[in-house]
Amino acid sequence: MSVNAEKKPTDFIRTIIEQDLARNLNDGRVVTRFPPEPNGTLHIGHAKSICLNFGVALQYPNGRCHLRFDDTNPEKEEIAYVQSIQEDVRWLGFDWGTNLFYASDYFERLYELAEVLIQKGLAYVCSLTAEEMRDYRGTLTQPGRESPYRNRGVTENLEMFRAMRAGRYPDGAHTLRAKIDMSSPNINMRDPTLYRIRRAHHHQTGDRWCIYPTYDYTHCISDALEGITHSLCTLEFEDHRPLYDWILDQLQGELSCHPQQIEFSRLELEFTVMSKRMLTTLVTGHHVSGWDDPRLPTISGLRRRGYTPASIRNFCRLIGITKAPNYVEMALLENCLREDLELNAPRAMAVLDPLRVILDNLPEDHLEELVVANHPQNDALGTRKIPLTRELFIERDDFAEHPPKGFKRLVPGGEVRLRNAYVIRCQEVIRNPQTRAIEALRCLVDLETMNKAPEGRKVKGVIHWVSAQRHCKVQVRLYDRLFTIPQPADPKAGGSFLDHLNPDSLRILEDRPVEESLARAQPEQQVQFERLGYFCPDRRDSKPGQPVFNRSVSLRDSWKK
RNA sequence: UGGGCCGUCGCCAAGCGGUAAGGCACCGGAUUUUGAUUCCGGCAUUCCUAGGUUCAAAUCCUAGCGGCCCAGCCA
Repeated sequence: MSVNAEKKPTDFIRTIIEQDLARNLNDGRVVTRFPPEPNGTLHIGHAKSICLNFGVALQYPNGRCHLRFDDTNPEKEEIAYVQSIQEDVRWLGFDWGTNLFYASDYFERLYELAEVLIQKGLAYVCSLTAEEMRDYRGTLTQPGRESPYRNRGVTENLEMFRAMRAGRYPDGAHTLRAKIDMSSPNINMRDPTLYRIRRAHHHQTGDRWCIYPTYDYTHCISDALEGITHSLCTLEFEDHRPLYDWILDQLQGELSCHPQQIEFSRLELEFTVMSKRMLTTLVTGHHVSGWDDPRLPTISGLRRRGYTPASIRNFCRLIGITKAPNYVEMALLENCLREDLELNAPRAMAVLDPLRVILDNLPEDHLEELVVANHPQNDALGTRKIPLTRELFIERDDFAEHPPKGFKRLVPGGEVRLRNAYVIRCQEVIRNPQTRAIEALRCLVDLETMNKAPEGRKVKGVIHWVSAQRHCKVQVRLYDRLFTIPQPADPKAGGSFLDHLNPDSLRILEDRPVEESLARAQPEQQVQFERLGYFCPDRRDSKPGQPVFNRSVSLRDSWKK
């Protein structure tokens, strides 16, 4: 399914855009941008923003969405992240064409415009220390006080700002601040910092600059320079909108447009964490294997887990765009994957907890090649051959000596259908003489039941199996939710979010028998292990002929005891 | 008595003055060589609360209540 073919969602932002178009604002242009800071990898929350921004642009014949790195804080940013972010956006199915930008592309222009603000008496060089500035800022309930440097003359401000750029002051000695209103109830308007002195190597501009502009100053101007029409961001920037507008208003003569900032609520997902800080803690503290650990909600993690781009896009469509706080259930995400894979994933059989079965009425060397469909509904997926031999493995919990009510699987003296093969009857349970543990089952196979129901009786159970003589053995990783509670990041949950890590979020099973055909499974090719779930060869750890399977999601199971 | 924003089913979410869409989850039931899928059916006399306006309110007004965000030279 192409990105374009997916059903178009509607939401309050798209409604605003339609209205703007109807009023012929922006000459009918629709230009959005996805502006990540390259200081971490993308997660599903970013996917929501990506789908919104690129999705909106795709809806209009001349719509565009820029990918712009918001790289104004070199101390925290790395080139590796600018690579991984591009890979993730592309993998999700979006294309920025030639519109790849960096806020750092605009450093020179940003600097010039800062001089314009100084010249207009709207910005000044402040020599307060960081602590002093905090003190002067006031609190949420008390107004701030004006900096003693607030009324420095234009000439001196200009000289000092140029000296800042020239590297004549140590880091942190001065800042450039906007002259707005220290008594504003909106703290962002209390003379916000525009530039700081920081001798840090920048991944794009190297050592050309020792002063760096702040987000608030940079973002609105970058948007304007790129001709963005709708600057979509999350709710926490609502309080920044007055500043966004203030800067663009003061620079009106210098810039050709004034983009509209619209905020929407960020995505929260149950049983995981989404904040960059917490994700970083999980990675650096080795609570997970890396940014692409399949238990993480990162794009690369979901990818490794076996999520498809279409399933993530569909998820983002289903959750919608609003301003309401939202905590989405993991079940919705999982359902999106199942929905995609149900149609598209070929089926195969694997036994994760093997119990040996001996088919007594077959000769030792019995070998029957069964031709079976790769998908029960989708014939286009073709067929494959699987060997039926005298000994096979079935799932240990598909047999019960003392079955619970409603048990439809194998019981002593009972019958069950082997998926894609014959009906068998359990004749005898073989036990370990010492431990009394069940070691194997002796069964009789009814050769009249291939592709047809047995005479005069009903067999309701169907179980999967793998030949004990002809199979390959693989490692299987069973993933579960990373946390034990729905909102681990909520301080009301008590303790640190790390206290709620699920100790059983990963179970590694070694040497599990699966169909021989699976030895050729390629990384990222999802397959359904029948009756178990969807699995996907790990793209990091699989080797040719030796796949390692990650369980992406289990099958829905209405048989819960 | 700082500012901004938000409150419609367990979770998302339509609705924008004309008498509560949809998806997920859940519960039935049918079909089924995956207890899967598919299919049918059920699932808010009620929209945070209380008043008010109106023939008519989730939608308008007023007053409350609850929740989220903001005091980086982070984004």
